Amino acid sequence: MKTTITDVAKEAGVSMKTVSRVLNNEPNVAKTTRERVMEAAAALQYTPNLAARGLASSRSYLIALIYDNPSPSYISNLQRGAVAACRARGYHLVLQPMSAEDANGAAAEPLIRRLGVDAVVVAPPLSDSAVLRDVLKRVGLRHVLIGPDDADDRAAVQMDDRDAAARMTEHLIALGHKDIGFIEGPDDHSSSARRREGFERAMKAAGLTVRPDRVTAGDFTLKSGQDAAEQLLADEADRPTAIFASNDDMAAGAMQIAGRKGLDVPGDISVSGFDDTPVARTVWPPMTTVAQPIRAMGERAVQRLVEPTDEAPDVETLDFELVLRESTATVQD
Amino acid sequence: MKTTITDVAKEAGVSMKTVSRVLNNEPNVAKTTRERVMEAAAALQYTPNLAARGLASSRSYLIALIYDNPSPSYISNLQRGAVAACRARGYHLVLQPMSAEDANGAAAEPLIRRLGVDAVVVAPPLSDSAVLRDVLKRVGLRHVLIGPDDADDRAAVQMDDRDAAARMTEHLIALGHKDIGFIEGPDDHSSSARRREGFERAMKAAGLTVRPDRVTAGDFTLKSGQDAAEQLLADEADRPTAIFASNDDMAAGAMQIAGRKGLDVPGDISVSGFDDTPVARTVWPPMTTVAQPIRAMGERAVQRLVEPTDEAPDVETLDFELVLRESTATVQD
DNA sequence: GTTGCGATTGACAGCGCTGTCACGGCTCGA
DNA sequence: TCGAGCCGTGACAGCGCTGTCAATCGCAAC
Repeated sequence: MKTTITDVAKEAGVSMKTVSRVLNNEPNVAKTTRERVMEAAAALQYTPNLAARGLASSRSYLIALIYDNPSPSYISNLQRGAVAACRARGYHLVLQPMSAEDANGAAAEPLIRRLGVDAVVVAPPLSDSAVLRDVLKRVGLRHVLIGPDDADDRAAVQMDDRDAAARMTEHLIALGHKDIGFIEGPDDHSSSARRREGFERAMKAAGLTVRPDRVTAGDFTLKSGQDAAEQLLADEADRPTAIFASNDDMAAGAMQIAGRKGLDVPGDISVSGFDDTPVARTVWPPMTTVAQPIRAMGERAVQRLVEPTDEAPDVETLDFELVLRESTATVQD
Repeated sequence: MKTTITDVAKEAGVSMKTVSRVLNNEPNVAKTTRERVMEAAAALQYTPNLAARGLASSRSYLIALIYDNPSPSYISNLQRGAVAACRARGYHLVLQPMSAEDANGAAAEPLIRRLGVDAVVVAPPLSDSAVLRDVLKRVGLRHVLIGPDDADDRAAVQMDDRDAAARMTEHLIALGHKDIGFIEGPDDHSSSARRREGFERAMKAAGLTVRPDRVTAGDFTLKSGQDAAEQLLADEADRPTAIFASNDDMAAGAMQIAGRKGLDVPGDISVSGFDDTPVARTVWPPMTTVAQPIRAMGERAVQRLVEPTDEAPDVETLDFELVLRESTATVQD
């Protein structure tokens, strides 16, 4: 036996419509009336029926999170933020995993059309998919992109990868490092290039040169970090005093190789990562890295979708945080 | 301009109700009629309105996944399975993170009541929460528990942790190991005890004794695995030839310690984990571990919620898989 | 004492779909 | 040949809520 709005109306001695007004926080309801309705609703443990509400108002109260092949910890954080924001506003977050092929193929449009949600949040790297973005626009579905390379005219929430990488580089330079190796991310992640640019910019700003052979390729996997480190540390007589990897997994790989070569981290070589994933805390020594405001991005994205304000800039940049742990230290001579 | 069932009915020259029958796979529709309707629906790119459908049939077509503080990779896999199963049946999966405190406190009931979903999947360790389970029953919400310690009379999908641990132990024994160290999981995970029991059972069955000091405590973190390994490997003259950790993170920690002590894995010591998380593949050498059918569990749970059949046993046990990689090998003398 | 206007409230239709029930036509056995 | 029973189909009400619009009230300005 579910209580309906009619029950609450009867209990409070007002019309259905007034109850509806109160529950939706609409203006123009007398304070006393509002209170009476609230009490009645609480007394009856009333819960609005989403379907009915949706049918009448032609909204679904659903927001979809579209994501690909998750780095589980990244997606998990994004989800956490997004769910919290949804809950606070009476929305539900539904999941829509989507492979890169689907997002960039003909499957994208039907998938999106079929979703039946009010708005979507697009996680990277899908936020860079031209096809998906096009479909979203064509279908006329409100959306916010998370960390896209180029937001174009879209609503987006991002972090300044370039600046973050620059700041991490400055941290290493401040510790006395002059010869720093860099492990780059894969090409298909737009953040990869931005992080490298930040690194190079900071080096230049400090009057340091970046040797081409100090910038190595990786693909965000631990293994690729190991390979890159093998390369960077190959020549005992000529090795960098610090390695800055574009993500934590690769940094962890670099740390393993350093250890295997008998180098002490951070005594002989400093290593820093990016993302502050769980691995940064489980590795030994704990890793200096960049904490992305992933949770906050998820929260903010949903907030902007549910409560549109014209004031908010199209592209919003949230603050990152440099997490200084024990894998970086001053240069030993 | 959305197409409605009425449009499709007109296009196909039948009544709304018949269209509804076709779309819901109801029986008693002539084959030719069915085809005509399908074509019309396809031609018009018709998408049913979930809200209207839900209002009329008093269902929400939503299934909630309730989970706590995820091991991201575990939850991510569970989600993947659950989402796939939902999509295939026209359902949406909504997320409901819930802290252990909420699940075991007074907050649980309102949270559940407010959900407004048709059914829920409860992930471990919440599937062991007596309060939450009680609320679910009281509210009368269909649910399937994932890997509960004691399913009681509930519907559940699980894996046989005990058997899996026993099989892994047998694998080590078959490689010639007689002195095996075990790293246990935390008490509040019911699987911890089951895994230890499986280990002990297999040892006994092989006529091997389990020295009490060979069973060490851990809490599923890498750090605790390191600590446990330090303890197990403290005495050079008396150390086990293999270590079986209750999860991959702890196994990875043990491998690190072994490496730090100059022991070769698997040459000097075999190490095996449990869960087949990403770390098992990124660690060096790749880790022998147990692959839980997590994805399948999520899929199966949703399937059982959406398509109830009386035949299905209350508690369903899915098959695990022993993943033999390179961190275990025959004993060297 | 009026008029005007905003604030407050309610009546009512209808969102798009499914459940119920009734109807016509057909097959089959007596 | 006829009724019973089944299959295929459609008419219609109504799920629980919100949007629209109209009614009413109170109060300030004239």
